[in-house]
Amino acid sequence: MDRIAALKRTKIFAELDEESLRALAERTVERRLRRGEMLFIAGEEARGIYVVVEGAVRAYRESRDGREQTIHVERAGGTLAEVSVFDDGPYPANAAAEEDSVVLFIEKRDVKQLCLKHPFIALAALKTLASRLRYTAGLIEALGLHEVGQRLAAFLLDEAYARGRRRADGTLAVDLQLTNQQIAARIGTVREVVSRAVARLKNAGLIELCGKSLLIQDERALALYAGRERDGRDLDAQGRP
Amino acid sequence: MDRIAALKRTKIFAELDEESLRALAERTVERRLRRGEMLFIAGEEARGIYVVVEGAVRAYRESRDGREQTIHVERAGGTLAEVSVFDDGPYPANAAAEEDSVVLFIEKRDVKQLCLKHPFIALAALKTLASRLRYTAGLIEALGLHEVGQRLAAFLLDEAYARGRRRADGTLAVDLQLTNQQIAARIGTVREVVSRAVARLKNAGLIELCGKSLLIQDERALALYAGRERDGRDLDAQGRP
DNA sequence: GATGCGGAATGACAAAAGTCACTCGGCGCC
DNA sequence: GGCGCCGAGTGACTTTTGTCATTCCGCATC
Repeated sequence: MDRIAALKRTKIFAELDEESLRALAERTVERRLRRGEMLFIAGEEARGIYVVVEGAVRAYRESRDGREQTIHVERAGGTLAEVSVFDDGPYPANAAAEEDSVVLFIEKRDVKQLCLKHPFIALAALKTLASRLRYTAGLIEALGLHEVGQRLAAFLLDEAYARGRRRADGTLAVDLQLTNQQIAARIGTVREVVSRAVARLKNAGLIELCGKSLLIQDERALALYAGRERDGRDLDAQGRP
Repeated sequence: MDRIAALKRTKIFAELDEESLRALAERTVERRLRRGEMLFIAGEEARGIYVVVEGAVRAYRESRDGREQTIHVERAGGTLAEVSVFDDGPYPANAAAEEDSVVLFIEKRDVKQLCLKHPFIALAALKTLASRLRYTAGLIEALGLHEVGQRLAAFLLDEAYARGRRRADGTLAVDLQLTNQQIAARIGTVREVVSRAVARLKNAGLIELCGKSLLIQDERALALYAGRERDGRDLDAQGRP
């Protein structure tokens, strides 16, 4: 596995010169995670950041009764726990592999030194945190202002845009490697409610979902329902016509 | 009004030397806002950041039907719209004065140049964004996993710790300058639900709230109810014994 | 082919949250 | 003093969300 290539995929280290990159790569520690395996726990002392090389790792908070709320999910090139590096606090959330994954660990000190030595690295880190803040603002808006049906629609659209492909007939298709449980944790609800909400979107003819493969049949209506467009609406809050 | 002193209160510019501080202060533009007045609008092109000198400014998102969800509130020394400076996007939220306020505007370019020239400024900015991310993670957890009653209890506690004073008998007192409407926007619900939730906390003897002045009578029980402690519980989800 | 398991689906129900309509009280203003 | 407004409080009701129990399905394993 090429650690240098992995580092180059991150926003933070992408612009680093070959030599520094090589030096940094040598100081990283690789870790392989099996699906579901924990990477770190909220509140633990944080010693550095993690770069995702392969797979997907999610950061989440857990409630007393075991329900989980995902904060963000990082795939190849994403980074986790930068927050604790820059504010010197403990890990702000739990992290666990959503699929089998490979990550690189980088010491906090190394990151800070690079920021001090190369201001453009600091700016890249700022950009990373800024994007994350933009994302979390969207999540807060969704949780605070939209209902489950809309959050689901928005989520499916985002997944399709981020990782799907457009087919010949113009419809969007994506291979959702997620259980209802995982979707529920992302949009802030429970398994059963996701199941019903999906059923409604299917019945309304907006999507098709066999097994794990999602097909968005009526992208425009889905976006409308998700509250992404300004116009009139075809469905009520329950996805009924 | 002393602009230099105002800049010194921010996390980002606190460590800047007197001379640079003076130069920066000269390039700022002051703006006074009356309660409720808008500072910027989500989606607008962003030209720089704002430093709160006096009062309180809140960043929030709005839903189609007019409901609002507050993302964060900044008081003297706080900054708004750093996100757009570092990722070069539009303003990520609306901002409006929660009380009569004074803010300073600083050009995006000036902020970036300072980050490039003084790496410690970049690190301070990183720390600011990191704290904000920690805060938003908490909000996401609350919205996704806790019910309104708990969110309210947690909110009141936070306000009391942040701005209240401890009285002779050990109880916490704070002057909440907020309407139920504003509280609702912070904890992700509506006016009426806040009204009822407050009534329950009062009846349970956990708080007292006459007009705008909040008195926390049973801090421990309130924290417990808010889900801040691990132990057994005195109240059910509705605040009933 | 039987067994067990994880994930999905679903009915029945309970609880939480939101909506609507109305009342009330305080306060500033003419 | 009377008026109008804003914010709070509340009852009655609906909708949405969550819980529990149960069933079903596909798939891997023995």
